[in-house]
Amino acid sequence: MKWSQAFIPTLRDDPADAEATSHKLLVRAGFIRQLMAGAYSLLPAGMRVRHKVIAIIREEMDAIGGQEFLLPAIHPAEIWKRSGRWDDMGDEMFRLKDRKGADIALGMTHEEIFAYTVAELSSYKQLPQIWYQIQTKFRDEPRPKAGLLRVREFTMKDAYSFDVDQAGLDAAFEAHREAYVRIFNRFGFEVLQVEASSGSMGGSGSVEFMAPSPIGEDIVVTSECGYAANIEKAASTLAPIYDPENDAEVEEFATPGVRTIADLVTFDGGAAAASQIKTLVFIADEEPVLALLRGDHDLQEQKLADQLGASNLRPAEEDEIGELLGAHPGSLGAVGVSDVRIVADVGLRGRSSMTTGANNDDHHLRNVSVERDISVEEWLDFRAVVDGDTCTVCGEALSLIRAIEVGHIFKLGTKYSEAMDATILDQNGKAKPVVMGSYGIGVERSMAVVVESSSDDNGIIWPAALAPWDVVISVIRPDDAPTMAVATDLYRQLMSNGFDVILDDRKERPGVKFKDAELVGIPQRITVGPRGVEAGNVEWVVRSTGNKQDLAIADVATTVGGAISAAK
RNA sequence: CGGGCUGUAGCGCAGCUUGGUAGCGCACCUGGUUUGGGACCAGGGGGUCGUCGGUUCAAAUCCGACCAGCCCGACCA
Repeated sequence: MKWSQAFIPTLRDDPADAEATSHKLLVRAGFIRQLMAGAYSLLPAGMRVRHKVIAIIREEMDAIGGQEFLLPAIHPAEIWKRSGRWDDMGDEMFRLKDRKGADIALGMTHEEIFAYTVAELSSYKQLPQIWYQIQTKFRDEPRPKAGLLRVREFTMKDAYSFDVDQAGLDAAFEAHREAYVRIFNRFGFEVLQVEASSGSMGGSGSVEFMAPSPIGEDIVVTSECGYAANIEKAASTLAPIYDPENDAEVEEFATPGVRTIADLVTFDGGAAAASQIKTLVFIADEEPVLALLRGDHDLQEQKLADQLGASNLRPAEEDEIGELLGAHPGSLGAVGVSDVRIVADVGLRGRSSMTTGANNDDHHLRNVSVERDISVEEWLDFRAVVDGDTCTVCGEALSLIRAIEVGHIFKLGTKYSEAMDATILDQNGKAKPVVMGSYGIGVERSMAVVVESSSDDNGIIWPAALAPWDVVISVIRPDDAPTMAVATDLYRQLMSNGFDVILDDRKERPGVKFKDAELVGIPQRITVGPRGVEAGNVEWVVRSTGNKQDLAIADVATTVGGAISAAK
């Protein structure tokens, strides 16, 4: 490619409002342009990187026996209704109607469609299978942000495994886990494997691949022993609290104006936060639930949803609460409540001398013994882990770090195969639902994470495996015939050796070419100018280190070519 | 969905308070001088000022509604 003919619109200024480093750099270096909130055009340089990302994914998926498909992005509503997710996905699913008025979904993932496809198999002899695609997904995110990191239309590699039994699924899951480690290694950034909530996917377990980053939107809990979990899933051990002996009767007392835990801490005759019961009202799949936890603890809503087995969980509205408990938030409690499902966090187990709302505005109850006075139906763990909590595995302090989710693998089980009637006959001639797993990688998000983790003040530093071009030949004075002849010759040599080369033959001053080459992040640069050509050499600069050296023109193809091959 | 902010040339912005018919830097075009780290001189092209409505002799500027984008929160595989 000749730079003079390429469309690489680099900018001198940062784009307005771009917060993430990767967003600024990808826009400035001419890789992407925003079309609307959460939708980006990939420009030619961006497409080149995307091709390389996809090629790596494809190699590793093929290496574990994957077969590539391409399924439609538009789906009939019917198929989503069969799994129940037409309703569960809510506003996150783009929906439209065709000319006949039929409901159509834009695919946000393909469990349903692959399960529908696999229903064509009929014998255990045809399993196991690993099927995948690299395809566009649509998700109507309430708040797209940070450039490519959170968008509404994006490319995903999604794979699905189909097995006769759980042991087969376990093997497929491990194969994908290992393939993902290889893929992210080749992308050149660090990932943590963490236990995760399966959310609306369902199934028996899932692992997320998380790239640590200060701009990440996920919080990962890690321990020295290697335990790592998304905060939506993470558990921790609580230091036990021994309340003094107190068999006093529950007593109601007036607390005018007290609305919050903090209010009651400072209220005369109140209680420390750890001796209060926080009473939260949720609607879990239409059913009201009281969720109790210690006053100084925070709720982890996803943990609550998972433990309740609820596919939709939302805080109750104030009028729903009034109808249920007869009081307003700030004075709520579970003492004496019997006709509502009550779940309590394990942090409240065995506690006495607690204070809680009286379900009577501006009144609270003291001397509450949780197990004596409240009809707790289930003890669950839905407290949010905080920095410094104790690891349940090794007992050391847990740390919380921010991270970006680049991959997520799920053991799905038979939820989708049952919904789509995807059964096979086993050795005994008995029909069994196929056991499924699903496995995703965000393509553009991975590109953004690479840039997020590898750049400097001058621009992007692409790893050799993903760079849009392996090497740029910057021609000083392209109007000088001997210089241009040497540059053109090197350009042809390197290309015929299989490298991606861009020849910067623009009629620009040298500084412009150097700045652009660094901004775009091309790993190797060869500078060809009249001065060097006269002496029989060129300058070779490595983007990542800044190391410069002169090379004899005759040695360029082998030396630079060797360096590129070694870096890949 | 709640809170905050922004919309003026391809990009980054000023002008709005105090209404009088639009400007700066970069980019772009032409000519010239330059050319090993974002050159200089001269000339030039490009904007229904987000949209609709209102006030006014007159609106980028004042008022209203709407649309879009960004940030914080809620939400989210």
